[in-house]
Amino acid sequence: MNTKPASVRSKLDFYRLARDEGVHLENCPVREVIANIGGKWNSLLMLALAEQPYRFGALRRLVPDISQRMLTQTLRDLQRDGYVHRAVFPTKPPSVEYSLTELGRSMFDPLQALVKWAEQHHDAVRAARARFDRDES
Amino acid sequence: MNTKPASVRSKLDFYRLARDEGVHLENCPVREVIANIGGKWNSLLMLALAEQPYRFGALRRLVPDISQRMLTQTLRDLQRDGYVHRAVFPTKPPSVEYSLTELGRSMFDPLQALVKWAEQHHDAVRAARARFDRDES
DNA sequence: CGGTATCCTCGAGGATACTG
DNA sequence: CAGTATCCTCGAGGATACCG
Repeated sequence: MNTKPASVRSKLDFYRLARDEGVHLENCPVREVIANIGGKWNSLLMLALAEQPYRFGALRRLVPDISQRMLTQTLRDLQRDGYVHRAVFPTKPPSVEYSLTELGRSMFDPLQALVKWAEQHHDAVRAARARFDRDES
Repeated sequence: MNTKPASVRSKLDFYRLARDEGVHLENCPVREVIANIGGKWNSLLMLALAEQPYRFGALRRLVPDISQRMLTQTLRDLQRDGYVHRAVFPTKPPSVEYSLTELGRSMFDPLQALVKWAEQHHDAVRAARARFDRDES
């Protein structure tokens, strides 16, 4: 049965386990989360909603280069995974407010750490990139 | 000129500044980094190489469901951004060892935080997902 | 062993128009 | 205001074959 020892050794095992047991490692827990910050707009919207709750239109203005379609869809994805709460107020015309849930806030912490790293090291990355591009020319 | 105050207020400003000044926010520092963990294999390979250095073939065996093409390409992307070092040993046949650079290790720290979060909360995410799918049916 | 080169698929994401 | 609905593009990523 190719059985694994009960103790999970390395971080990689989370991927490996998923591969061994799942259809196509679609149910790998790490991938599930990483996929949701990897999208083009997911992390950006998390960043925005971590600031404060926003209404749909406000988010559009905050991020003018997102298409309406992707805004709707990304918000629904985030809501589906429990990161975002969607509150509908029956005003006329209706207004909808999006906010982070507790789960969303807790996942925002490590996400923010990554963002801070990016802010602090993006020049090093750009330098490395320039060096690489020059050397291989 | 729609000039911004010198002080950057919120995290979102890193996106906003990129949008205002760049062609299409391709040069946004946050996006640069996030894009490199967002790929299908990037974070997985970072995870593997954080464990220990690996040779090309060893990485293939570690992650059997990656295509050779994507392994090569993802490694080159990571190398280009300065996360990964590629050491060629002129043995016969040649062997190539990939390892994390200092920059790579420093970016692995926040990445690992995210992975840990995923390990700890993936059941909450799955529950939220199931609830959402049931309620909207 | 550690890659390139080629071809192909498929889905993320954009543009535009319409709606309760 | 806050979305759907439709159509379309384009590039990430897979499969296969070849190479020094």
